[in-house]
Amino acid sequence: MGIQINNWQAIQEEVLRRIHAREWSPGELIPNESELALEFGCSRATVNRALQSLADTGLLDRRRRIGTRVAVLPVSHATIKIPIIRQEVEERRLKYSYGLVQQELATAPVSVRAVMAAPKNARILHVVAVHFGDGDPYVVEDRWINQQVVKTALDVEFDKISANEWLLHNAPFTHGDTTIAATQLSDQLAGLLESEAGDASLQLTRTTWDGDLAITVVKLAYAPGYKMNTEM
Amino acid sequence: MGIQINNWQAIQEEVLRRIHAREWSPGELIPNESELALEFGCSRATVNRALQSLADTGLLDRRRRIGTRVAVLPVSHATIKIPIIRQEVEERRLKYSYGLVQQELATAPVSVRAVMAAPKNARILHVVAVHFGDGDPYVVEDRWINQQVVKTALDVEFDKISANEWLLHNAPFTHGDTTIAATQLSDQLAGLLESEAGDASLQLTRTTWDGDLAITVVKLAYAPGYKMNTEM
DNA sequence: CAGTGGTCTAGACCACAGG
DNA sequence: CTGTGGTCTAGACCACTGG
Repeated sequence: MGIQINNWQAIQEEVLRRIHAREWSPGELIPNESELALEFGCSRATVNRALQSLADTGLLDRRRRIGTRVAVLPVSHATIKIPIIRQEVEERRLKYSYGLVQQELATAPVSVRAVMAAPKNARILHVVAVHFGDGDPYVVEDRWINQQVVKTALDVEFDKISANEWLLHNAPFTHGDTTIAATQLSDQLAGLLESEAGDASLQLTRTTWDGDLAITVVKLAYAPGYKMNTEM
Repeated sequence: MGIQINNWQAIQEEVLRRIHAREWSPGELIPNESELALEFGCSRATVNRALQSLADTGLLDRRRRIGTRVAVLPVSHATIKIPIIRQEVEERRLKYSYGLVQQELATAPVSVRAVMAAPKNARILHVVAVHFGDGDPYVVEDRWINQQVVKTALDVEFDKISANEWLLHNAPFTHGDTTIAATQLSDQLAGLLESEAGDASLQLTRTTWDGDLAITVVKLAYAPGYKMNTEM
């Protein structure tokens, strides 16, 4: 018995308040779902909905038979949106433009061949392009495309539409993994980004998969000074 | 009528399969919940659970009265785990150690004073420390702590426990925002990281809030070569 | 074994948005 | 007004796990 709360968002807020006020301390077991349902005057399913949601974000740790604990370390999950580059540029209120640098079949480095399971002498579609914001270089896209998987890619001219955008519309993917690092610009990248060689550049390397087949490997080298933001 | 699927994960997989196989194309309306419930031979609530979950990840776009569409652009949300640094080091199977460089009250830069709403001449707790993995510098933690909010922080000796860890255990927070950038190492940071000035370093700047009060501002400068990984 | 969360069901009503 | 998703309920059974 207690207060009357019967929507799951309000229950979630109340739980958050109690955790934050240390009424329930990290590591501590909180009352079980039935007790909370009684206290809030709602059904157990509603409590479950609220607690599930908090467990998804990592704030609670739930186990059958054991109960629900406040997570000891709030492993914050910051989320990064990875949109189409054109859209990212436009969200920063910059005028978007795009230039193709190179499109050819080439011998890929071993790191790319490995994930694509391609033979040593395979010639793989390689596309290099620069995305601009208000006329200034924004990011260099250096991409290898597995034409075994995306068979129509060979016939596309990537001077009008970027490979980034074309692939999102034409190559369904199931998952991807991304590495974020800081690198010093090579002479070539510095030229494309109109910067100095040696400047620090944020670099994302992403492999996109369709099941166990690698669709594409892309290296994005951002212009010096670029900042990526995320919230939690 | 149709197949018998009565758990929400299986329904989710079937929906994913249809989207991926382009049976349901991007932008297209899919059947409503009642129809799917009938087809799968389960209740509408179960279908709802599956579709809710997909909408959360951005793959579906749901609107009352309108229906459920396959999202046109799969804005992938990659999540980055932000754990305690000690834990991050240990997950990489490195032996963790820690050294305090500096702990003092100092005049903060205007960017820090601004978010903490501190007066111009305020002296704010400043802690600089280095985290090591297998004896090699891993990251430099340069932190300002708002002692107006975390009043006990002034009495803590941050030579045994890092400010990072102490705050997570003692200062409840509601949210935070993080900026990721690549910078060239200053002489001072290069010295602490045992690297060369000018090397590219991944740098995270995070402000952590308790409601509308800034608890702490931290700048993490990672040793050159550090890579951050994320999946989607 | 018992007690916890995980899930499903059937039904109900609400909230929203277009006509 | 109608049709959609959003949510709640009461009850049921299952799945896991420590004793």
